[in-house]
Amino acid sequence: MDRLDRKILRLLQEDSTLAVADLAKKVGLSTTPCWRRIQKMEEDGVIRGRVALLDPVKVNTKVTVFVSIRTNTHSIEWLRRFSEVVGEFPEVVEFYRMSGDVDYLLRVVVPDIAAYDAFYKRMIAKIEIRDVSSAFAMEQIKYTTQLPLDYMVIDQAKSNEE
Amino acid sequence: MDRLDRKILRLLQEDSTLAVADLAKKVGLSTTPCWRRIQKMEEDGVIRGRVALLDPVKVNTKVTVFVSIRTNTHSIEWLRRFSEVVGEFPEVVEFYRMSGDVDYLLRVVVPDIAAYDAFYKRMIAKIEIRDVSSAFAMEQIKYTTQLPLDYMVIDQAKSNEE
DNA sequence: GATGAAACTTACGTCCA
DNA sequence: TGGACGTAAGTTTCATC
Repeated sequence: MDRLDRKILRLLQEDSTLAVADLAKKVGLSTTPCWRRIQKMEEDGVIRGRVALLDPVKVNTKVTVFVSIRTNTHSIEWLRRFSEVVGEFPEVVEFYRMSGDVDYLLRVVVPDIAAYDAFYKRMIAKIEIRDVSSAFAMEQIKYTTQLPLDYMVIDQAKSNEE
Repeated sequence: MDRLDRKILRLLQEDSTLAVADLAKKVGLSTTPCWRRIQKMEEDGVIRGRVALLDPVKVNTKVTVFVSIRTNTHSIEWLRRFSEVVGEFPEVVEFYRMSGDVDYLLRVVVPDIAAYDAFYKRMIAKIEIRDVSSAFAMEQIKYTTQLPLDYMVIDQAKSNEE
């Protein structure tokens, strides 16, 4: 991957509806090679897919809650089931295993506090958890699906071309 | 918005490359009305855009760090500048104002701990912060851009049709 | 890599029920 | 609203240099 690939990715991360011809123009390439680069990055799995992003307010999920979970180090089997059960809730949009004092961290989206309470009850009914603590976000100041591309590993062989 | 709109959104949240004709088939509609519904939801801002999602490992940003920030309740002006400065870092992919003991929460993506340390130094060089604590994610068990649609407000007038 | 063109697939507007 | 049809535009795959 070289600088041109990075440019392509940067643009596609912003807006994937761009026509390949327009994209090529912006990158300084003609359509065919630009198209081939995109194909390759899709095959290589660099591009995982193209999705529509919705407005959280419009679909009534404007409240984000971060849920910190502490478990009593259970069996591998329990942990597997725990991950499965929690991950199946569509309200859980992010789910991390953490280092440090918290074992797991969830980002949950719901319409309001009442809905969060209902979600919480459904969750703990399905799986026993030692300690749960919830932190409510008052405002989402930034949310982007655009990963920084500054850390991308650039092929030295290719980077000499430009 | 009715159940058909919800079906359309559900599919587009998964994969926005679907042709309108295929989408229409899955939803049980012909292409024109399906296309019109999509247009309307784009105009209404329900659909915010279509983007490419990249593989964090492939672009070398596999490490997520949650950064909890406590401030000494500063002036409005300071808070505005703080938000601006922090939000400008491309490594900061999510940024929330919280209720409770933590004032702000960031999700930061970097290649490794060393890169996080470098990011941290650059951030505190730009703006003074009272208290910062970092929690590292060991594993991303779930990450989705798909918002749950179960809370969507359905037009009663329309819902009688089906 | 660039260019150009062919074949095919979509998107999108018009018209009618 | 939804369905049918047509055109313009896009995508994808060829050649060529």
